[in-house]
Amino acid sequence: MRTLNERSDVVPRIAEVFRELGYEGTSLSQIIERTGVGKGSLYHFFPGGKEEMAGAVLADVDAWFERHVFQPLQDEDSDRAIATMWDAVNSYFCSGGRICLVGAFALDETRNRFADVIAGYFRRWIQALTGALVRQGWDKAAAAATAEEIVLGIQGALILARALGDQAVFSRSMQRLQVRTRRSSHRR
Amino acid sequence: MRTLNERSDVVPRIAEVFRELGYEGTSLSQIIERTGVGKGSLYHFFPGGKEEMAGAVLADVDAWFERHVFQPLQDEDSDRAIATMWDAVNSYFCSGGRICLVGAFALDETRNRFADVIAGYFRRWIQALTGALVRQGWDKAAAAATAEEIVLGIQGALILARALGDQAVFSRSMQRLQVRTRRSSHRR
DNA sequence: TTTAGTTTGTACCCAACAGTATAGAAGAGC
DNA sequence: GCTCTTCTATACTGTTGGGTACAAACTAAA
Repeated sequence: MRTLNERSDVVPRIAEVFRELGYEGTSLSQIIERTGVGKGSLYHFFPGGKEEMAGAVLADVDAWFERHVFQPLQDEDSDRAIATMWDAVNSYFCSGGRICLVGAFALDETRNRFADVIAGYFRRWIQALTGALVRQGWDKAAAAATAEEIVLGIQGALILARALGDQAVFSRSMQRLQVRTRRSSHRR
Repeated sequence: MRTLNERSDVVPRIAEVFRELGYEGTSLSQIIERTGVGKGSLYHFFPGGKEEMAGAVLADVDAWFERHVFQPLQDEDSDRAIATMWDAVNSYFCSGGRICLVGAFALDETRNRFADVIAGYFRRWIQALTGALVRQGWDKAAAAATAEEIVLGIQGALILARALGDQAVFSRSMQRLQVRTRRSSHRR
């Protein structure tokens, strides 16, 4: 039986704290309180302190998307790939009840600490989605533009749903965006 | 000649600090340093401290949009109204170089402090834009859906532009969104 | 020029902050 | 059971956080 913590199962718990409070709004004491992991363990796993914790969290999120969204987008059959993405997005963001950590970090001064990871995450997403659309028969420019609009639309929907305190806004937006990735949408 | 400060000309300077650093990331010392206003003056104008400062900043932003975007949207001739909105949005957000304070506040725990103002800002914007589209001949449901997509698209574009460190993303997105508010777009 | 009201600088408060040191507990391999 | 490594709790440090107190400086109106 495993009673002690491992770094890998602490990361997602810390992620949730950063997601709710933001990088600057998250204090060590909050992390300790909400995760139940003591300060000793925390600094054992992350000698670099808060910044290293946030870095690990970002890397974890990035890896999750790489595995469940970006890779499928470039490997699977294009129809299936895009369907997988929409499923993943809907469940990951809990139908709008959860925000995008990477997007949140992009907005304030925190961006400068993690500029590369943040930019990489979005670039990769857009690139992978563009590829899937091209394989579906879209011309390259239209695919790139649409991919950008989809990714940006998801971020906007998360903001708006949270701002209005209404998850339905997110669901509605996902449906409208989803329609635009249908096989037929590139000829209109 | 005026050498002393007035509350009204201090607010926009504080706004810029909150915009760059976020609510939690902004410390009193940062405000003092970046605005050049001393702690004495600050607490004289805002006895409620940091929270009152942020409240004043939000009210100021809201008032600006009310005057330059929302009112025009519901008063002016619909074509003109929408054109005014796009001009205002482009210049206000400095072509993507500046983020939306209200959107940023919506993402973390800060939302809970200012939930009403934040929700009100977006509700009002969507409502005013919906009205203008209806006056342009759109049917009500389509107008509401499009207004939501436009507002959310602007927020998403701000996130993405900042995440990628590329203002061109914002300009591109604004052009694509703008096309959708053209008089002809509601019949496709 | 006095006076009343507004604005400002400075010194101070305590709580919370990130981070350190270290001793001890728990688990794995032998 | 012994030992080496990994993990954890606790007490402690210096710094910065938001906020207060108040006296001095400034301005406008009489």
